[in-house]
Amino acid sequence: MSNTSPIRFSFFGSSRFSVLILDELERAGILPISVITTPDKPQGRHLTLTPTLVKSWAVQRNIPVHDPEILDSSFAEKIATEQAQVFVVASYGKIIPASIINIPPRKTLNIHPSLLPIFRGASPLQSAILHDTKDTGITLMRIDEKMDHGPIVAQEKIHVAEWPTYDVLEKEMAEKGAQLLIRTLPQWINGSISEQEQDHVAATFTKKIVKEDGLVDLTGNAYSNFLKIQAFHTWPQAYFFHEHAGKKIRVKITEASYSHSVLHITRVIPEGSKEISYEDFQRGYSLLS
RNA sequence: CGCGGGGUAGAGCAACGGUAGCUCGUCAGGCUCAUAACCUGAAGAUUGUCGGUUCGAUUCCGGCCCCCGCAA
Repeated sequence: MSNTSPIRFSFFGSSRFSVLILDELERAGILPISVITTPDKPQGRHLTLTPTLVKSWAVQRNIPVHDPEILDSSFAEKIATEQAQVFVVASYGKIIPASIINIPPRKTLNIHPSLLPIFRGASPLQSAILHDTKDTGITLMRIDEKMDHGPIVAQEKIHVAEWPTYDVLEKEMAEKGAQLLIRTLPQWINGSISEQEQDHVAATFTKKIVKEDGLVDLTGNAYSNFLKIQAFHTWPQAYFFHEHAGKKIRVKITEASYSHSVLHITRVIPEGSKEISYEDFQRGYSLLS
């Protein structure tokens, strides 16, 4: 990579989406000077304190990591000494106060996987799937004080032919997002690109997904169920309840397909068991007549 | 020590203190124009692992390994 004047930027992110973007940037030979992520949290079956994916990623590459609990003035001072030209945010998980987004001379950009002002908020990708919005895209915007409200710097439309599972869509969007950033960042830094106010009237908002959203009614609409299964593939996963041996168990649907108005479930994880094929599930859990 | 479920023939499940049964699959034969359908028969399990209790454990107890659900 012949990068004569590398851009100094810090990266804010915490989730898998963030890491996918970092991966793509790295492939282009672009690395942040530091990474800011959320603090380690108890995770997994034994509630062991686990760092975010982004923290692990940065540690492996010897990139300085900050994981402040609160983004207060002392953190602002610390981060200011790093002299970044711009901050880049992707799925950070916390609201970043104005006192911090305005630190770098070229402010703070956010990669958001939807065509803003559509699908502002916490779950743009899941919402696109659930609403069957196949003409979607990614937006590079400058962060202001309100959630996903700032002016648009660049946008790329993406058409989805058929809905993949969430993780696949996420990866695609992250890669496209990173590429958009790579193309746009130099112009943004030298000021040759102008930002565009969002059409706030047209804005729609997405909610944070909760566990209960994953419950599906298998007697309901096959296509909506399919969309749910795809959208919630990573978390919380679409599930239904089944009575077995006098106990009510939760059964997660991990794989399904849809064709000719029919939903075909192919893989499930019954509670307390491992992942099995739906046929095995029907046999083993006395569902077959 | 966050809570809980589970590890039994290739797969999914059942049972029981006295060497284990069902469905599917597999193999052989039959039926059929034919078939993933049907009929008959067969093969296939040291019941996760180590130790303990017992006349005897797969079934009871304890340690270990592995898997999963909740929670986060």
